[in-house]
Amino acid sequence: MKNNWLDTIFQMDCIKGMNAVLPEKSIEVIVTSPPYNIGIDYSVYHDKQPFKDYLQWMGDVAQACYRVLNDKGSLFLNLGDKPSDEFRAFKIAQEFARFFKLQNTIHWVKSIAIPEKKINIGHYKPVNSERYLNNSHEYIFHFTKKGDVILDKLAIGVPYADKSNIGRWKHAKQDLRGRGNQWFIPYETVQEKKAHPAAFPVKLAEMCIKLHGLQKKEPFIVLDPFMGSGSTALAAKKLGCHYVGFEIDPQYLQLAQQRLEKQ
Amino acid sequence: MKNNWLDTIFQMDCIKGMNAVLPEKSIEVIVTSPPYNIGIDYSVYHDKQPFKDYLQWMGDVAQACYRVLNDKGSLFLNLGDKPSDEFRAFKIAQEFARFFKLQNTIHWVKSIAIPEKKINIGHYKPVNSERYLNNSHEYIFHFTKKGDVILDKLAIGVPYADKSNIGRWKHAKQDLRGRGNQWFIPYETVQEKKAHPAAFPVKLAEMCIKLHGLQKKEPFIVLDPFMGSGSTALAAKKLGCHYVGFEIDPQYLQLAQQRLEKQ
DNA sequence: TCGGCGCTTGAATCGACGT
DNA sequence: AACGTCGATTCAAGCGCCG
Repeated sequence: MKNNWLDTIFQMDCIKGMNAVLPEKSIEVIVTSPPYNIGIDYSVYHDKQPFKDYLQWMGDVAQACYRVLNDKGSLFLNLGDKPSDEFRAFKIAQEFARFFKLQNTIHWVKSIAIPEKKINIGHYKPVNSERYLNNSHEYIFHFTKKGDVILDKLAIGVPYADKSNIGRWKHAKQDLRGRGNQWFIPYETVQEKKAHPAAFPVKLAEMCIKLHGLQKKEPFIVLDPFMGSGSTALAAKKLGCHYVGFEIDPQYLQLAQQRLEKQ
Repeated sequence: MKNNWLDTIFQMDCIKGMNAVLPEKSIEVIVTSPPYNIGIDYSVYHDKQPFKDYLQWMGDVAQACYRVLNDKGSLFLNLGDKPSDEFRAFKIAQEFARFFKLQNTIHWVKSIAIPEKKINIGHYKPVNSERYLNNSHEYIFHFTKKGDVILDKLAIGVPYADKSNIGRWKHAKQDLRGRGNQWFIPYETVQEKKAHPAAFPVKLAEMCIKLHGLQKKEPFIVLDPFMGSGSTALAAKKLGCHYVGFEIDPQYLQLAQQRLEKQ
C-alpha cells in the first residue's frame, strides 16, 4: 500500500500524525495557519507559562515539518498579529527559523485606503480603541531548508503599469511582472464565513502553491498540519495537486470534507 | 539660555548629543530611521560580530531616547527589510522593546497591485532574483513608554467606504474613519531622490506626528536622532512644531539645512 | 484597613456587509 | 436607505490576594 495517505485528512494530532504517516521528504509544499492556543495540555505542570509552552510546541511542529519536507520544498506560515500581543508572530516565526531559513516575508494586506487616489478597498475590521490602530495585515513567512529555492514569480504575476516595459528586457516577453511581497486579498465576508469559517482564503493558499512552482515534482503533494476547514486542501485540489493534512476537531474535519466534495 | 537647542541640528553622535543637550522628558515625538551600519568602531575588538554590536548600539540609542521622551510621548521607528537578512527589523525593534512598549506596528506599503480591480500603484522596484520577491514594504514601529498613549486616529483618517455610516454614531460627524495600520505612501521617484536622498518621505513623518496628536504639549518638540537629509525636521516645521536633531555627516547636515531654508 | 497588583468578566464599540 | 449583525475585538470594573 504505497501512498495510501494521499488526498486524506486524518483526525489526529499533527506532530504524531506527520511522524507516523508521512515519509521523509515526501512533501513539496506546506501551507498552514496554526491555531492560537490549543494543542497543549495545561492541566498538570505548565499552567503558569502557556505562551512559552505554545512556542515550544510550535518548535516541535516545525521540526516535524522539516523531516517531511522535500529539500527544495517550501513552507508558508500564516500568522496574524494582535497589537496587544507584542511580537507574537515574530516569536513563532523564530521557532521555525531554528530549523528553516526565512526566504521571504510576504505581507497579506486585507484592507488599504488611499484617499488621494480614491481607493478604499477591503473589509475594514473595527477596533474599539484609542491607542490601537485597526489591524488589517497578516504575515505569510516563506521558509525553505536552505533559503535558495527557485520560485515561479510570474505564476502569480500582475500586468505592468507602464506597458512600455513589455519587451524592454529579455525576460519581459509578456505583460506580466512579479507581484512583490504585498499581496492584497480581501477578508472573507460575513456570509462566506458562515458557510466556511476559514482561517485564510483559498486564494491565498493557491497563490503560495503557484509561487513555489507547480512543475517541480511528481507526485506534487501539499500538506497542511492544521487543516481546519480545508482551505489548503481545496487550493491543492483546484491546482491539480495532491493534498494531505491533519485536524483534531471532528467538526472542522467534516466541514473540510464537505467543502472538498462540493468542489 | 533656556531651550537654545530648539530648531537645531547638531553635528554630533546622537547618543552623546542627546545626553548632553536634551533635558529629561523634554521631547513629545521621536521619528527616526536609523542608518544600517554605522556608529560602531569595528577596528579593534568587534570585527567578528558586527551585527551584534550594531544591535547593542541600537539598544543604547533606545535608552537615550527613553530618557528624553515625555512619559506620554511616542517614538516612531522606521525600519526596512532585506530578504537576505533574516528578521533584521524585528531584532532591532526588540532592542527598543527592552525600554519601550510596542504599541502599534504600522506597515508602510510602497507599492501594491490588485489586478482584479485594475489597481497598480506605487513605484515598482525591480529585483533580479529568482528566490526573493520584490520588497515594497517597510515597518514603522510605534513605541511608547507604557503602551497607553491616546492617539488622534482621525487626524490621518480616510473617508468611509459606506457613506451610510456617516452620522450613525455620535463620533461619526464627518466622512472620516481611522486609517488602520496599512499606510500607502509611494516611493520617492528617482528624480526626487536625486534632489533629496531622503531615507523616508516627509509625508510619512507628518503622518506619524499627526497620529500622535498635535494638541498635546507646549512646546511641542519633535526629535530625530538620525536626521539625515532632514525629513523629520521638515515635517515638524510644516506642522508648526519645533524640531531638534543630530547628524554626524556634514554633507547630510548641510543638505538638511538647505531643505529647511527653502521650505 | 487600605491600596496596588493580576486576572476574569461583561459591556461597549467600530465599519463593512447584508437584508 | 436604514438598521441589525459580527468580531482569533478592546476596555474598565470588579474581585481576590498580598503587603
